[in-house]
Amino acid sequence: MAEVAPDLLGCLIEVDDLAGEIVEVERYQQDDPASHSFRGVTPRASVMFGPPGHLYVYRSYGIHWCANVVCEPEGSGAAVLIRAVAPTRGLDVMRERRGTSETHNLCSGPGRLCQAFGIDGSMNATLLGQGPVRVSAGSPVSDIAVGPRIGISLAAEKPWRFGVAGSPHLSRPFPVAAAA
DNA sequence: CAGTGGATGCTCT
DNA sequence: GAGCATCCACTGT
Repeated sequence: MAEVAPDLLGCLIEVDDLAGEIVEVERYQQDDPASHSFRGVTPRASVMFGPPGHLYVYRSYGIHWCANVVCEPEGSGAAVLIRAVAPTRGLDVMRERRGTSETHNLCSGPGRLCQAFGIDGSMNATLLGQGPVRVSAGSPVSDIAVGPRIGISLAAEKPWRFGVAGSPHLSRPFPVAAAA
């Protein structure tokens, strides 16, 4: 099913003693020119073709880490990028790691949330619940915003970005295009 | 406040 | 050897 991406919204993500609620995700699939799995099974993207429930962590622009969750059957080459999280526990540790005293920008972006939660390449290909990273069902989200993805040049118009409408922890506000 | 460019390293051609 | 699913600092208004 292609609709598991918005299901991640509202889910609780925990890493060690830190916790937060997922408020923004993006979907990437195999026939998507912007996806790492577009060119087939490469060493880096092989995790995306593996069984669901695994983490795909990769380095972006040589500096930042970004975290995906494989949500679809093995071989599909699809994953969901976690773009923003509303931090709920361990804010002091997050602020220390991020080197800031702010609160609303701690996890408002894929690189930021990985830095705040301490997610790095050593957690790539780990199974959720078996490593330090855990994801569990949270409160259902009633108002889901949909829009184009961010930070890519190919197929950027695809409406595969999903977010909790109105959340102050989004990496960027959603366009006001009323999807419903 | 908005826009621009630099940092930095791994992956694939 | 070029290009990135990014972030931050600095610039000019």
